[in-house]
Amino acid sequence: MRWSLDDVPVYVAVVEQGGMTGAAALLGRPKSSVSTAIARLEKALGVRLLQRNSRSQRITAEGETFYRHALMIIEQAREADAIVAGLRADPAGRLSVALPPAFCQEIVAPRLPAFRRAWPKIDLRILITSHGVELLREQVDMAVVVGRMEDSDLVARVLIAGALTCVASPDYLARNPVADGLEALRSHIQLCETRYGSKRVPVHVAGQAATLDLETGISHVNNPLVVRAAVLNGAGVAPLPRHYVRDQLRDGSLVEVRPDVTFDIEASTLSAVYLSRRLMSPRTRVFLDFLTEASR
Amino acid sequence: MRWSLDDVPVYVAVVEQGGMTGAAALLGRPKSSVSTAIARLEKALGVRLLQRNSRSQRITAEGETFYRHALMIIEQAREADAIVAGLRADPAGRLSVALPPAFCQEIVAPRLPAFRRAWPKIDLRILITSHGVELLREQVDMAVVVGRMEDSDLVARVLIAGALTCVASPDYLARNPVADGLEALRSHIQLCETRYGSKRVPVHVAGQAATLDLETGISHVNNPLVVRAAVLNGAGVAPLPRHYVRDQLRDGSLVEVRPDVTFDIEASTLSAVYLSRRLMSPRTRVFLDFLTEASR
DNA sequence: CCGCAGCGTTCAGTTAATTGAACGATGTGG
DNA sequence: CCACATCGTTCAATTAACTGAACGCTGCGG
Repeated sequence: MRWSLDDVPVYVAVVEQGGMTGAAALLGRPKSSVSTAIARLEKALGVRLLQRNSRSQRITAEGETFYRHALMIIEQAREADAIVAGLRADPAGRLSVALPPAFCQEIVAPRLPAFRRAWPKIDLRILITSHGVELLREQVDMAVVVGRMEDSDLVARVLIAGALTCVASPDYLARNPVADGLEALRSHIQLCETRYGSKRVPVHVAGQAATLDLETGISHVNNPLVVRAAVLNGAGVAPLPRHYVRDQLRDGSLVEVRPDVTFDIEASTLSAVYLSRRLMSPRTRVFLDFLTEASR
Repeated sequence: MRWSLDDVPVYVAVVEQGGMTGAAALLGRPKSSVSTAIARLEKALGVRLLQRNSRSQRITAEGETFYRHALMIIEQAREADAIVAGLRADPAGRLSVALPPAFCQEIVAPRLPAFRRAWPKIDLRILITSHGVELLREQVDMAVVVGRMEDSDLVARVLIAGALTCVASPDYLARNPVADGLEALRSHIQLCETRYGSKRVPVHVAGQAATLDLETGISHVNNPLVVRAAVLNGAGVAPLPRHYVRDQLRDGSLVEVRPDVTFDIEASTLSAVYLSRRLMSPRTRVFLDFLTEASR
């Protein structure tokens, strides 16, 4: 990357104003600076961005492509700026958020003291519910939901896009070895989270597509932590979102079973949903940032 | 935004190298430049990014936050750079892609001549299938799939996150006015795409959550364009992805019915899926870019 | 058909940023 | 416990970038 990032906003201004003079006026800098910046950018990229005469200006195909990416760079920069500006403003006030039970307990709760310490002036109100989106318009500023439901004027940001993995306790496995084959794996599954406990769950076994019946003869509960607790106590094998078993896999209280079986569904995706990206209060910003960091 | 984008890579280098001297060595610039850049960035942001003595260096909470966003800015810049570098390399060779039937016909096909003109040396092979992901590892370089299935080492990029909307032909509506209420709407729906034709489809009516039965007594077909053709010829009301009825809504051959009913499902999301973001050939890059532009 | 308004480029003077060496500070190994 | 190695900062000399006026070009209206 041999080009200067500072030339990117200049280029965007030129494209959007349809000319260097307009861009110069917008940026409040002499047009010669704009001209130099564009020339430098083109030289560094090795591509003609704008086909320009002294009177007409049209964007080239390469310029169009670069413009789209330039917009995304600037969008990211603006977001970074808004975040830091929010941090400086010392966020305060009431912030209501809706969180799903398992996410709140596992991911948010352990980090809540740190959040309180960082932003003591934020009066945080957590509402534990699995149907947070419905409360968005009236009662809460932000909701974390399972899945990626992206709706009209709502903005969704994926927090965790983790995959499912089959786990069991070591002593269960010692007593009940799991043989090869999908049917053998299936026979060890006693309990499953409701959300992905359907009749035909698409999976891949060593690259080969197949389906797994997680409905017939299996108990269901709508909380992955309950499933985890059961499996920890020897309730066979169960598919669980990887981010809810990370600690257990590390300390050895759970082990992965048949890692060659990968699930194609996105049952464990968690998104933060809020109303508008633009008019976001500093406190909502820092909380979204907190969630992003907590979900890493 | 009063800070310079060019200082962002410097900051990232300092964080990752754990010090200014290391960052200076990495960037191949004098350490005084690095020191100045960090000081300037901190001043412009109005925030302390790094708490540093002459021998120890620890990142502040604000610095951590800014670092995450800085990474994203640089990621975007790198992608832009790679794209342009790909364009310069004059992409050539065989490129196999898997596309779903409706997407190929409606979005890709009309723009195919433009793609051929832009990249005559790319030998494009399109495979029309609804199960493109399964072919990813062996037969195709990229697959467009309905939904957002994001799996392990696959990278998915959302092309269209359009919502569903209920449409009908104007003359059908003239002969059969649609009354208020969800049940009234329901009675006009004769045909529905298979994917979202389930028993309990979550919807919102003027902000109120409800469900709609799109299974009982409704015909189904796994191609939204067939549904559209039927509706154009007077087959009642049907929910369709907005991007497949955009032209018809504009020219008046279809009209929106009950726009106060919004669907919460993401049936019409289309993603491009490929294996690795890093080792992407120029031809795959330009095709992804082409898809992104075509989907706008 | 031509003059002019307005565009992007060029260039020399000016200003700001960059730089390498010197400096003070600090943790560590002997 | 202290000397040293190493780190980040500072500062003046250097260098590169920026700027504003002048220039040349072009398309449009008269």
